[in-house]
Amino acid sequence: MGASKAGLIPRALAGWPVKDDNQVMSGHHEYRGEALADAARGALTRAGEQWTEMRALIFDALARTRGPASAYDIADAVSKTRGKRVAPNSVYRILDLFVDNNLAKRVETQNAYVANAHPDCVHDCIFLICDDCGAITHLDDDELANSMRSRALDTGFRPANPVMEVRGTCKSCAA
Amino acid sequence: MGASKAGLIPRALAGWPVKDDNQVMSGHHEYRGEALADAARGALTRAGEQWTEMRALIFDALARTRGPASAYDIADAVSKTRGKRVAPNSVYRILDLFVDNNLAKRVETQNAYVANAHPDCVHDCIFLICDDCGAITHLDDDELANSMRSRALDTGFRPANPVMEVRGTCKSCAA
DNA sequence: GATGGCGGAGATATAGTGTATCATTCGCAC
DNA sequence: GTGCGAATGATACACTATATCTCCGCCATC
Repeated sequence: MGASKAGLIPRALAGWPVKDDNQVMSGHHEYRGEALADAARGALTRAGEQWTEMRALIFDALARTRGPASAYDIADAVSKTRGKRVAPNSVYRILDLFVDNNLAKRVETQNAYVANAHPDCVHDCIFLICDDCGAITHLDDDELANSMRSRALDTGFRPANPVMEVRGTCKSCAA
Repeated sequence: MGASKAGLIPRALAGWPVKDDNQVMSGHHEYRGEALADAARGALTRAGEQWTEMRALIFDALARTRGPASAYDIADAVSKTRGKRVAPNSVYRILDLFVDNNLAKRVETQNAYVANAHPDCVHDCIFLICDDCGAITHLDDDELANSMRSRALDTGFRPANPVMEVRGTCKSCAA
């Protein structure tokens, strides 16, 4: 869909910190709760974008949600918390902005989004998605990601945005 | 629809399937054209499923398409070739059957499907998807796939279906 | 040949996801 | 104040996916 279809502008080509050999950088810190919102605001403003009331509300809704949230889920949640309807397209606009600026990640196999726990640094992330309970685990494995990029480069393909998502059963559901 | 909706280059210009020189698979064979349909029919019937007229038409439409085809693309194509409308839900039913039996693969980031060039053997496959022209290259790299499965297992997650898709720019579009 | 079960396909409706377009509001520079 | 641009609102629409019920053809059985 959407972000991936018309929003086809490869992120790495849109100015993400990707090294010359097309391998992303590493080293990072994870945030939670209020600190996460602060980190997100900082990252967005440093990118020259505004941190508006609406954006704060949407980021908050995203960060509160355990597991992935669809744009429509977020629209409903924010509509409720502020007492006035938010149209889904407004949510999409802001989610796209978040994804472009590394504040959020899109989960392709779920048509959904998750907040990025470390907006400061860029990784090709791996999602482990439980088909039973819907829980999502977010891994960063630069070695694996770089293997995938290398593999693509070997064929002459210039990788921009690797998607690595594993459907299966999480630890607690498998027990 | 995937590529067509985004106003990308028509699929006819995209090179699919692409057999890459560095693709090393033991004991598997890729099929094309009539032989591919035969292989698909064989695989499906061996699984105890019927190879009906409708299924043959849909597989043919899928195999003819260069690049990914959405269920609606296929519904249109088959409707045209047989002169009678095929409802999308019928197409979905059959595509699901194909995916379950390894005759086709779903491209998650495109909401689309591609025929599997070697229905006889199962791999976790990797798609390289060109954001410019829509072309899809299908790699099988068991080593990489197994690394990803191992990485998931390390965390206690039981992997079932790894999705590995790389968005970027293909060799000819990058040139 | 009639009957009944079963799988495949058709028809229709609806839910869920994503985009396009234009209007409105608001803050800010001039 | 005026004008401009960014952000959001409102609306409509397109695309993707599923649910449900019906109908048809096949075939085993009687």
